[in-house]
Amino acid sequence: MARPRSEDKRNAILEAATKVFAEQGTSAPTARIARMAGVAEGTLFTYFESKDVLLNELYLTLKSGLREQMLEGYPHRASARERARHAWNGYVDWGVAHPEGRKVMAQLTVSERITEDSKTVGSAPFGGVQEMLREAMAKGVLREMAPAFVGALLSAMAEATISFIEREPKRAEPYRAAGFEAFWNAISKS
Amino acid sequence: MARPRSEDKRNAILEAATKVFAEQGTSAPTARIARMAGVAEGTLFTYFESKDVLLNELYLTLKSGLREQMLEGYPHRASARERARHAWNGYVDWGVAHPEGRKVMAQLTVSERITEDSKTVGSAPFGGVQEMLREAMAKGVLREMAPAFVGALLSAMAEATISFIEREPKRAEPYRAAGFEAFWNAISKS
Amino acid sequence: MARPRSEDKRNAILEAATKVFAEQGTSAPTARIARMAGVAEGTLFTYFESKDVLLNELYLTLKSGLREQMLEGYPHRASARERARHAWNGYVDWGVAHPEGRKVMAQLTVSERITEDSKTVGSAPFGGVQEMLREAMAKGVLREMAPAFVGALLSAMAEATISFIEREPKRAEPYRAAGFEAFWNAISKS
Amino acid sequence: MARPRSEDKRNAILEAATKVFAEQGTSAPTARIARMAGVAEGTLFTYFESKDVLLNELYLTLKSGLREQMLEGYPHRASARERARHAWNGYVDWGVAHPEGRKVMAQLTVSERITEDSKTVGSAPFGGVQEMLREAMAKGVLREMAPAFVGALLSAMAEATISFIEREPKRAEPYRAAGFEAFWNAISKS
DNA sequence: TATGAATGAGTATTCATTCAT
DNA sequence: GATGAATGAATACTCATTCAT
Repeated sequence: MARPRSEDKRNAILEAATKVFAEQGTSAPTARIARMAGVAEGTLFTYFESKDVLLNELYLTLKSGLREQMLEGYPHRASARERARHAWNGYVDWGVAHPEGRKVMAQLTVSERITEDSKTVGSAPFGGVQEMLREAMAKGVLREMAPAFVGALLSAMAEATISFIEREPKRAEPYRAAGFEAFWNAISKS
Repeated sequence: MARPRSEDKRNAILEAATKVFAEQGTSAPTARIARMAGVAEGTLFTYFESKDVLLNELYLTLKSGLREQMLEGYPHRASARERARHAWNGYVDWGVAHPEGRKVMAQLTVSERITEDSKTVGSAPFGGVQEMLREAMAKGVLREMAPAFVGALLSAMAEATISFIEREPKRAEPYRAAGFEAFWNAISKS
Repeated sequence: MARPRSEDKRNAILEAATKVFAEQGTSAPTARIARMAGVAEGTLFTYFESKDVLLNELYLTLKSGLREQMLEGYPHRASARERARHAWNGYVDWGVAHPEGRKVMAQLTVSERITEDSKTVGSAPFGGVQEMLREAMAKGVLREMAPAFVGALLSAMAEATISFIEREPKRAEPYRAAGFEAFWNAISKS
Repeated sequence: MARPRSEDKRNAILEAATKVFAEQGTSAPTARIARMAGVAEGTLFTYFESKDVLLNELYLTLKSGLREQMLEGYPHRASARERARHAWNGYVDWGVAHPEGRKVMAQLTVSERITEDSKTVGSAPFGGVQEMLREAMAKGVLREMAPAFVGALLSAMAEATISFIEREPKRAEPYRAAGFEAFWNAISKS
């Protein structure tokens, strides 16, 4: 009967946190996040029990946003190469479109405040990507390795690519394309 | 302020900082570092003007240690592939041998407290690596890209490889070897 | 604001407050009291304007409960000694039966948040006790003192007795009896 | 070689705490205590790890001061009655001389923040008091009870006496004397 | 130079109370 | 009236840095 909790407010806090953390690191005060989100200091804690909880939920939210973009329009029936390209482009495009989210995700990934649980959930295989990786690597030099390793290479190489695009936005397309070729060669050639 | 007396103390602080930051993140108190280094709280500040200075010098020290290992015994006259393998192995071996240093370097790399200057110095081309990269990429899919991009791929892929070795130390050699093949295919194949 | 609807709810809050304050002290949050009483946080404030009001009303309620038990079946026509014993037993029995109430009353008695008014009302003479004290002390060493002083001794000695009974419940009766003899000697002997 | 910790400062904090807690209860802010003690907010925590530690140490300090006064000039060879009178007077005089300390001690005695350990140490028998109580009660109505119970009666009755002296300081002596007679009768008469 | 006590700005979190539903 | 989300002042404690010894 009382005022219901607002999903909007929760999202506003998450977005504000992304901005603030991107600017000042995860040691930025919760008060600043609250102000930027347009809520009172105390309100932040009705949506997130503690700063650590906020950090973990933000991490999962960012990971989830990235996945969504990788899966959006995923061509399940195309060749492994085309599916790989789709996933690659999704990753790179997400990173380019969300520089703050990417920065924060990078910080959270190496933070001691993200629990093992969050990391596990955040890195779990998803959609058809796992399967695509398996197909792609089947005859390549990595054929003996775990798909997760190939997935890690995808992330690592995409990150490197994004950071170069950020420095030279005008060459975004060449970087994205060349990065993909490098990735594809890395995992599929023998 | 003149050069501080004891180079030993300076190193002790740097080592202590590595351990403490690896355990608790870079927000760990300087007092704890001082204690672990066996010096008084105030003494830390005669060796490093401020915590930020310590952070930056630690970053450069770590980067420098990594380079040393990549260059140690570098086969300047061998084939590009062999030189690449040497650099790759140097990176991976350093990471495996210095898990704390690697963890801290990862944190510092994404920290707002590391200055642009430090990042530039820390990522500058060195030894014969730049040249090796140029040769290796000459005919590959990355031929149009900057060598720095290829260097970034080396780091990124080596990091991914190290983190998998950390999870499965017994398969260190397969990971290191397969990782290198993937890297080599990524940059040299067309 | 008119009289709140439910006397039951008011009592539930008072009881919950007793439990919670006994466990955590009077600095326990009102939210916890509300939860234990089975009402919403805000509802508590329709029954008690503020936490201070709650504290004061609880104090008076507890005092009142104690009095009731001291007066229940009070033998107005018996000897002073018997009347004194009745009052004494009433006090001790109440304390033993209501350990939480006793604990909270002790805290409130020394709290700055209980007003002078409440203290006055809570310590006012009542029933035939005042008169009994007067008779009992008439020939004793305290004959020159105020009855209130004797009343204070009764409370003090009964409290001490109760706390020993709490530690050794099996010797409740000896403690209660010996305590009364000590009290009676204290006030009646010359 | 650095500035040594100052016993004076520690005492200043303890005294300030006594004043502030007497005025506002133990929920008074540590910042106010620090200010009143003339030290920085943080300094309080170099002398007392936490507010709870301060509370416990203050409790023990107050108890210890009370004991000192009870034992000062204690007539070990006098009659039990004279020794009892000395202890009684010591208690009452301490209470009258330290109204703030007494008030705070009363609050701490019923506080959940005082550990069992502190309570045990603070109530341990001391000097020749225990022995005196034993002698005095040997033939009285309490002969079967523990000396600790008699000690508790002494405290309880002395407290009641002090509080009446506080209301009527001019009748301090009569109250003190009559209170003692009452106490003596309570424990020694059969 | 080395030490560690002193400083006080900074911060996560709590909580009585208000008020939209 | 009942609910519980919203508020923001209040507060214990931390910590980089300074400075007396």
